[in-house]
Amino acid sequence: MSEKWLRTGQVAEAAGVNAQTLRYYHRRGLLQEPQRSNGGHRLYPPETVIALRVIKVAQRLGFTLDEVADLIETIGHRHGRPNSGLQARATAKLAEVEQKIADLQLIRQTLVQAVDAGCDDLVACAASPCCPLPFSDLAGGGHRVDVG
Amino acid sequence: MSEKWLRTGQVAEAAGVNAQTLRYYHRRGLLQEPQRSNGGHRLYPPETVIALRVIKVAQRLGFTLDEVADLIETIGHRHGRPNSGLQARATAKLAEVEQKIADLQLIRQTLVQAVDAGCDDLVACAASPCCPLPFSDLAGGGHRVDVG
DNA sequence: TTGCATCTCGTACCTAGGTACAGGCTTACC
DNA sequence: GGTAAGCCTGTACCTAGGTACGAGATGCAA
Repeated sequence: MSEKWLRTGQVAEAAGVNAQTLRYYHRRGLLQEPQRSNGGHRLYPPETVIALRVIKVAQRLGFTLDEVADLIETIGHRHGRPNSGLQARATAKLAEVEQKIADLQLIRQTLVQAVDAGCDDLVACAASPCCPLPFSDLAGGGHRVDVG
Repeated sequence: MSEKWLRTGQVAEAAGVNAQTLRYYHRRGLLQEPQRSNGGHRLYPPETVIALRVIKVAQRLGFTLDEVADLIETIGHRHGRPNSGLQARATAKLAEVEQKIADLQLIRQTLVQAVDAGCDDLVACAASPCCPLPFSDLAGGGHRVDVG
């Protein structure tokens, strides 16, 4: 590997992240602290850009930063050897994603029904037995789903 | 309406929310401040329980508290008259939910591919041209989806 | 050597939707 | 009237993933 060191801003730009985010990732244990110049400025090896891409891809797949940190640590420990645990974790994440999709599809259904039924006054709907909105199954601890 | 006043704890329990949440909703403009006893304790009309159910249903449908507050204000202004805007907002929310489902389905696809391809080392994958993980389309501002 | 861009650190702030705590007052019941 | 439960306020804290700011040091080119 050619030792062409990069400064914080260069790494950030190359990876498409904010420079502050790099420090944040160091704090979170997602990136190792790199070498420093004599004056204390960080000097990154070019591989750091790859590391950031890996993090971003994992996030896109629905992993939290804690999960990504954990994954990276495991990879660090067994680099080059099989079974980093990625398979198992991806499978578990897949189940989570599928659950989330199912939740959203239920919400979608309900919205469609509300639109089809012409619901226009939530207070009246809450009192009406024929409104499709799920006012009645609230008491029994409905779980929330974030939609964005 | 029969004036059987309820105290904070009674409303909270009847609606299945934390008592602190009531205060929070007051602050957020989701609930009007009710009457007070001489000693300063809040005295709610029974309708407040319905109002809370309405809020919770709207949340379940994917509306943020800001959106719910807005919806409630509109309803307050045009109560009993048609066109509260709920139809339009539900339709817009439906589009959001559908977008979210589509995003998650893409993520699901990618996870399935990663599992099928036996991906086990993210760093190696990032360097490989045949890995299904989307390392290459990162530069162009990928949007994040929360999976939870 | 000057001057400006970049970087350092610590700390605070942001969204969203709440929850918790402390110290003191009120209400309800016996 | 005593006592315990409930409620009041203000303020701080929580998760998750960052972003912003200020003061001061460094790096680099002319």
